[in-house]
Amino acid sequence: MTTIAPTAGLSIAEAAERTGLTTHTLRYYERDGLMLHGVGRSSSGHRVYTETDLAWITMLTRLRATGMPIREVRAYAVLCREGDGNESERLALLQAHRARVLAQLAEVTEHLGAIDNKIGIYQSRLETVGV
Amino acid sequence: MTTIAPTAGLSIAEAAERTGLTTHTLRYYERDGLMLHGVGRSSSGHRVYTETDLAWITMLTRLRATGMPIREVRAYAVLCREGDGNESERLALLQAHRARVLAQLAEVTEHLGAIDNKIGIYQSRLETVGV
DNA sequence: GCTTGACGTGGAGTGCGCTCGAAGGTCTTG
DNA sequence: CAAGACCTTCGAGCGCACTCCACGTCAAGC
Repeated sequence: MTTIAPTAGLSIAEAAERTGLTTHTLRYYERDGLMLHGVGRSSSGHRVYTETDLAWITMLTRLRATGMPIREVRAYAVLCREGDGNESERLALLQAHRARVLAQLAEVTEHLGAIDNKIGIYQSRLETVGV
Repeated sequence: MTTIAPTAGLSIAEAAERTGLTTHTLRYYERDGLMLHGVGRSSSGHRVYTETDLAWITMLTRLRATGMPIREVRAYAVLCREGDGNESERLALLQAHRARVLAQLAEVTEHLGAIDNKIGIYQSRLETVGV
């Protein structure tokens, strides 16, 4: 395991590149209270992202990518920000989300199966008609 | 197999109940060109849905529930409306959709795995701290 | 010193997919 | 024959999640 020199801090453009979000979205998330703590600023007022910030953004991205609404991500951020003592609430929030995602996966999979059938019908029809 | 008497035709409210959509959405889909053919009308001008209409709406719902945008559903409807001869185009459309859905399922599943890890961390933390 | 370019802020705009309201016609029931 | 339910059309409105604009500031290079 190689020790990686801790990055001094990343500009918003670098953070955007690393997270796959746009700078617009990064500012928007901060404005909207989705960050754990406000992002630090350099002497000139520019945002400076730490590795901790990036790790948090990765978690945000996972929650968003699995369909959690912004307002619920914010609620989770608020709980995390409050510090120790509300782990059971955070757990409940994540578990509720997990249950919804599983239900959603099952639903999409079922619909996809029906679409696959349709695809099969078209395929066999095209084969039968001949090349 | 029991033969079911063919339904004379359903009102929009009945169609809504059967499909799980609202009457608003059913009218909206028709207006937006998502129906295979315009829905028939009774002498008094009310919509009359046939079983064929319902089957189509079921397909629409599957496409929508798997994330196909309205405009693409409309494109598919247009192809089906045109009749025979473009099966390969319909097939390509559905296959492209299928590929996107599979990619999406894989992505969500991966993110969910990471969220599960987080859940595991909270659970073990709560257990360790004790009841 | 002056330009260039990345960044800052606040606020407006966009695209999607519904969702609802207004104004009126029609059908059934007491 | 009146009330109430349910339907019609057209068009406006909404919630979400960005996305973009205008304008200002700062640091570095020529």
